[in-house]
Amino acid sequence: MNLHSLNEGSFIIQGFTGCVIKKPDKSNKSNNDKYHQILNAAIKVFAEQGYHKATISQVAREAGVADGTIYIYFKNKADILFNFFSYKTRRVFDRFKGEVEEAEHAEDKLRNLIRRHLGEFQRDPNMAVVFQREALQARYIDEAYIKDITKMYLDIVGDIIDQGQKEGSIRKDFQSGLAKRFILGAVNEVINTWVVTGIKYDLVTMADPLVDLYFRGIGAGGREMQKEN
Amino acid sequence: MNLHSLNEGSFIIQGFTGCVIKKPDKSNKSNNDKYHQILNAAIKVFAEQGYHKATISQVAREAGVADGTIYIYFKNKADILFNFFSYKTRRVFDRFKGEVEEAEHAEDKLRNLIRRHLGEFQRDPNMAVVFQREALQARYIDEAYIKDITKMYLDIVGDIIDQGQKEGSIRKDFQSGLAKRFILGAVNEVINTWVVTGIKYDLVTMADPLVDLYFRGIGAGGREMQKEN
Amino acid sequence: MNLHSLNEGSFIIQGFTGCVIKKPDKSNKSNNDKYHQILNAAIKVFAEQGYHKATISQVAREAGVADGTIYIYFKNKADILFNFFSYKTRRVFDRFKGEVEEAEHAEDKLRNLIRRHLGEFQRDPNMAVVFQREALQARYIDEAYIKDITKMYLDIVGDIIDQGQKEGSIRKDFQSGLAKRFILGAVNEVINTWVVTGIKYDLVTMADPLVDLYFRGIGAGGREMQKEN
Amino acid sequence: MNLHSLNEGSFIIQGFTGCVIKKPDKSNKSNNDKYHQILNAAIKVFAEQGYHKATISQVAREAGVADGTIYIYFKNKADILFNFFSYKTRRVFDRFKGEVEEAEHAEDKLRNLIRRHLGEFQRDPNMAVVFQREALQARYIDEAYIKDITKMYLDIVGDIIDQGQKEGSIRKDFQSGLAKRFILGAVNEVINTWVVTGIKYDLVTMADPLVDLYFRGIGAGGREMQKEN
DNA sequence: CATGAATGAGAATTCATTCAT
DNA sequence: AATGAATGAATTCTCATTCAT
Repeated sequence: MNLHSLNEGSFIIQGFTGCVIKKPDKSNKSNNDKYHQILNAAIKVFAEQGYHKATISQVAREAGVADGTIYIYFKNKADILFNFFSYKTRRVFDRFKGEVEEAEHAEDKLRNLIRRHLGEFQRDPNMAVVFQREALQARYIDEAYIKDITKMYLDIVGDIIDQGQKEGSIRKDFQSGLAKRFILGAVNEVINTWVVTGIKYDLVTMADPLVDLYFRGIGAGGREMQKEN
Repeated sequence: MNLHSLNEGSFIIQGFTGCVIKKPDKSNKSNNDKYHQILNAAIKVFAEQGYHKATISQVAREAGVADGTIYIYFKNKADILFNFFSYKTRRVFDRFKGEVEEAEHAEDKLRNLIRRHLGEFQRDPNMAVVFQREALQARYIDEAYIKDITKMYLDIVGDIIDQGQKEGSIRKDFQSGLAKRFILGAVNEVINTWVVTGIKYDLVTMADPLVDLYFRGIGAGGREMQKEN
Repeated sequence: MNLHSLNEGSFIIQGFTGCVIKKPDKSNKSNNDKYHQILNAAIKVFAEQGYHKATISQVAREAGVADGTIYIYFKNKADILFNFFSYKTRRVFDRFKGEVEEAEHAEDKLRNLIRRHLGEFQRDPNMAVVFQREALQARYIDEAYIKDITKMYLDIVGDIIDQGQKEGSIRKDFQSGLAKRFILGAVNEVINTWVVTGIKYDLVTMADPLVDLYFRGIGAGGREMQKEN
Repeated sequence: MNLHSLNEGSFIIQGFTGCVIKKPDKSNKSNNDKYHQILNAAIKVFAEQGYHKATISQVAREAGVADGTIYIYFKNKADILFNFFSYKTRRVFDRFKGEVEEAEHAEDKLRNLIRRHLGEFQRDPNMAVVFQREALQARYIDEAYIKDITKMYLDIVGDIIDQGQKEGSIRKDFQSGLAKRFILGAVNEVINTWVVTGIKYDLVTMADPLVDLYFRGIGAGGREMQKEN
């Protein structure tokens, strides 16, 4: 099965009018190769230069193709970024779901999610850089755009919270919308810091302490103390 | 005392070589007016278009001045953003410190900080949009740049954690570096969501529930209970 | 008598339409001062930067006046250069005539001319730089313009040649037009070299050897040898 | 052999940092054509307007290409002028050397040089105009720049003088540095006059009379006669 | 499909000149 | 007269995109 077919046509998005994920090309290997060749080159260049500063020529050079060739596989420059999010990044996030399901309890599920999240970003730092940097940009500018991915993530987290609340391992006295952002925001900041400070240390080791903070918070007291307040 | 004088010259930053905060202008009202007129116009345009997409002409039109006038008050386009961060945003963050000191205990201090943070961003949504979107960008591209502001924030949080640990209201068994980012990341995500979803609801009401999550986490039990699992 | 009155209105020149030498201002001393103050500042700045690279602001700063003040004394930027040539430089060249008349014989007259020429340029290197650099420019671009000064010089040389031919000290078998340019070209190149190499040595000492070359040429032979050819 | 290859990379010059002579283009005819097409268009426009007044758009229009095309072949506007000097003009001056060597005696060598010099400039009046006008400019502004070409010329003249002194046809009692400039200055002035007065008469006919002046000077007598005065 | 030269719209920036004070 | 802030026309240069080969 072609990798592209999963997502094909599934994004109808403001601000990216006309951006469509390329047809899978009937398993035409060489075409598919070029698509990935260019996409990966673009991610590398975007990571180094930033999307705006990067030029099509740089991407072409990095991909070892001519400038014009890029327009055979992508509608325009924005379409490359669009494909990065809707195809490449999407696949990574899709796999999170499976990872979560391998655990039974809410806390373990969240731990698996965070581990996987950090692990995937650590495995592909260029992706990490581009995603962290441009996703927010895209969220702000293009209205819908990256929200699907964010929503997918928040939904996974939401399901975990639901389950935890049923299990009794997670409190019920908070807005789940807020809790989801609280979880997403913290991982993102951890990833940003890792990227900004130079991708030096082992990101995945942050997973357990982070999940601990999610569940227990920074507070010293038990529930009793809370109630005293 | 002139507002600018606080920060004048205090930023010497890679990637922004040559960008300097304008002299306070001897209380010359009209000069100072134009400076703010342009800066605010720029923030509005940057908020709507994004820094890169925004043009000097748009900013000039919004400010009601000629294109060339902008270059009397700012060295170049980047210098406008630089001034936004080093003067305008800085002032906001500077005030956080005072706010924190008004409370006695760590949890109240953190609550004040978060309230103030959300309150200031709610008060000036254009600033919020530009800050949230471009600060991350800037962190990635310009090496030092916005890190000062981030560091300032993290330091305030760090002090609160220290105090809480002494008071006994905050646990000691976590890396404080991680906890600080955990706190910053969550507020940022809350602000981002508020901005991205259209600045509709009251952001400040998020402060208390958020601080509650910081302290208590999402977990239902005390530590003991977790271990029982 | 006012210094300006000599030349006032005497230049009607293509490419400098509208450039007129300012009225002498009824001996209004302060006005006249500013005129010279600005003109000299301009010459200094033009010498350092070149006419095109120099800005009105630089000239104003050097002159210690506001930008706008320059437009009270000069019609526009080109008018400053025009005044440099038609007033300042002109006066220098005017004095050459007198110098020449102090000698009796052609060779001495030429020697006096060249000495004075080199001496005046050495005395005022900024003038030298601007004149040598911009005069040619002006000759090419503005059709008439600087030709008056060049013509004045060539006329003086022409008179010397005429006299020398009558006296028998100068040959008659050459086109006097060519000989005049031959003389002017050589001095200019000597001055250019002096300027370009950094105005270090004593320019006036070049006068005698140069006049020797003018009269005797580089050839070793006497007239007899010439005739053998 | 490609014409460009002679000079490629041979100029590393202050004030023209980053200006490089285009690769010879593997005899790619169309590339080479565009390079010359633009260079010649530029020379024409520079001749008419002067380098500073000329705009890239004018050059593009004259060359029949889009503005952007110019930047494919030249780094920037200054690079066009740089290529004019380092490639186009250089080639002309390079050929002088060969011309000189075809004669045996010093006087004939100098005559050949001057003839060739005048001939080449007459053949390409646009080149003549731009060279005469901008070379001086460049000498003043760019420190090293055009000095190479001037030096090349002066060296040729210097060699001729040396030879003549050995042969006995040239006097030994003058500074050869001065004599070289005396020769260069005079030709330049002759060319300037020809250009400024409208490129009407036959410039090459000036060669013989000029060389006669170089050798014999304007003086009527032999050396002896002078001393009698 | 692939190429890469050519395009030209668009953006930042400069600076001579004006004019209200 | 003097000022200098404001102007906006003009210019250089970039780069996404096209299209003939």
